[in-house]
Amino acid sequence: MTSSDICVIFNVMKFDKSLISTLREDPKDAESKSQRILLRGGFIRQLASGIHTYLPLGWSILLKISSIIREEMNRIGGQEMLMPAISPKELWEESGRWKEYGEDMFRLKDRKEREYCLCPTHEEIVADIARTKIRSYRDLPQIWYQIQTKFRDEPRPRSGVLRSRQFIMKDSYSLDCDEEGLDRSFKLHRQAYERIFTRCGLEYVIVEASGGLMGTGESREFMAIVDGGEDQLVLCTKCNYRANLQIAQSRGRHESFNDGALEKVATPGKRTVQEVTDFLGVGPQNLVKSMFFTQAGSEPLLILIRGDDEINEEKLARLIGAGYAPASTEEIAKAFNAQPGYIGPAGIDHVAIYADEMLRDAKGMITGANTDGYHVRGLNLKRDVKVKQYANLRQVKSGDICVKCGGPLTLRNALELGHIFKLGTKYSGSLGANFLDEKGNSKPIIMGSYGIGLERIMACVCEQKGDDRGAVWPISIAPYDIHLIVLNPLEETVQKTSDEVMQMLTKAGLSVIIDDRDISAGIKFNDADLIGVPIRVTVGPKGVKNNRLDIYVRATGETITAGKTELVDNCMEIMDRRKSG
RNA sequence: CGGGGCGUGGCGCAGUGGUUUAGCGCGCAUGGUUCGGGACCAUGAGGUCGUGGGUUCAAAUCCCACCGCCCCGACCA
Repeated sequence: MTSSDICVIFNVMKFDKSLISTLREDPKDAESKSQRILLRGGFIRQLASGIHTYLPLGWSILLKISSIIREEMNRIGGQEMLMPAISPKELWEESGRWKEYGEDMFRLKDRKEREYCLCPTHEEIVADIARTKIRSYRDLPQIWYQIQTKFRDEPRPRSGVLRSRQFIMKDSYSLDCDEEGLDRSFKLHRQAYERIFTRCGLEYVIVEASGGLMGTGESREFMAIVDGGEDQLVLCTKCNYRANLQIAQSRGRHESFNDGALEKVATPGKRTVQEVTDFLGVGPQNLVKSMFFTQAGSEPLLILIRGDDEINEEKLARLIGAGYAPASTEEIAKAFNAQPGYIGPAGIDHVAIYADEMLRDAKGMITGANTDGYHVRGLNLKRDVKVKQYANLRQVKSGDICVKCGGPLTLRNALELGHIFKLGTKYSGSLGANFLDEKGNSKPIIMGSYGIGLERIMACVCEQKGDDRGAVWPISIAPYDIHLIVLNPLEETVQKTSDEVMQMLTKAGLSVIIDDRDISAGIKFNDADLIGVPIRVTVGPKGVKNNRLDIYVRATGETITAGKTELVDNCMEIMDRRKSG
């Protein structure tokens, strides 16, 4: 019997027969760490912008992740199903999202010119099932979920699999009679998610989030802290306050300047905060930035914010509504008789003025004079400006003060792995998904929606655990348990030993990939590092002579030399240790 | 959508108007010597130079248009 026959019998993957295509050099388009690792290790392959094939190694990892998710979703009473990926336009018109989703939605027509979309998410489909299948409060609560491909025509896909246009999502939906039920479903999901991410070996934080297109209910994001992350998180270094930058609250540091009379100063050609402060020899916190916002059919607004702060658009939208946009140069010139950079609030009474809290009682400030080439100094907000309302509009900065405990806040890049969201009746209401309560009253079902990006888990593990030699998979999601390397595989004694080792490991229930290619050792070791299987076992002529096999732990670099008889026990011991650690 | 970059065998690159069959490294195939961290020799296969049009005696190379891919921003979640 040949080694290949034995591999078939024992279900061991042969490296040279598998579709593993490691790359010797970094692909030129790989920018982020995870993308480099996944492409070089032959886990994924790009077909078009934001569209990837998951090659056998990558798919195997995604299947492991799916199993973990399945187990944890079933544990909280979730029922798995599979909804279609393609959906007729009418459902989305009922919810209003056919329009709302805009260009992010892939759309298509069938041969009869009927319109469809490739589903970016499934609230409408769930509500459609619920409105016919759920009749009574006795049918509730329900948790339905699926693991399925989603489509979103992202304006800019990036970082390989981190933001793509076709991706796999676990999406679940809870249906409840009332708010208390929703709270319970929400909490169950939160617990399930904590177990899922922990089991996948990820370090993450749970933050308050904003809902965006989904609605306005309570939501939590599960964020992995990675340098390459697209989102920014505000974290308190003293207490447990943590929030997405988009909605984070903080206290800024007040600065005071000497009061004085309003005085015009020439600032020729100096428009930006940087230019004006350099020119006048003051700090940016001494300036008041004036930003003019307009919206067709509404009155224009002037927003004031301190020179060292930025406007948080989400907070602004909550104050004045979503439709406002920064005014054009022409609109500014028309309203203030000056170019952008030279406009200011002093003496303005034909435009409503909103100011950030940090400017309350500010005096001795510098701002535009509403004359090209001039600013004013000595601005006293209370005295010189008709502020309609003060509000929290500024973006949180590193070094701000925590609103909960007064500790210093820091900002970190992070990546959204999952979010859980209380929808309420947004979709059940618009689609008419109602039930009869105990008293016979018809009420809309209270819904929640909960998502996890599977590829993001895979990529995030690369970001957090990978090193410059490649992937480092935790046992829970690794494509194999053991990477068996055979050196000088053509030597009979070596071959005999490797066959024995392979059988022992497999009989012990470990999954094995064997690399017995007749090539130099370095290539095999480097490929093993790249692929990142947790335990590497080496069989070679030197070791065979002395009954010595090498065990190498990828994550720690630990090396153990074992005899044939102890090998399996040693591997099992490492597996146990790493599972619990 | 704005800004920047790139497109040449499977991968990474060189070649910027005329050295007859478009190169180099890696990979691949065959044979041989090697073999504990990316060995060596020999022979060989593999390319409509992103697409279309134009200029020219002559275009991978110059001009125009389009397409695709990457990065930054805008946007989105």
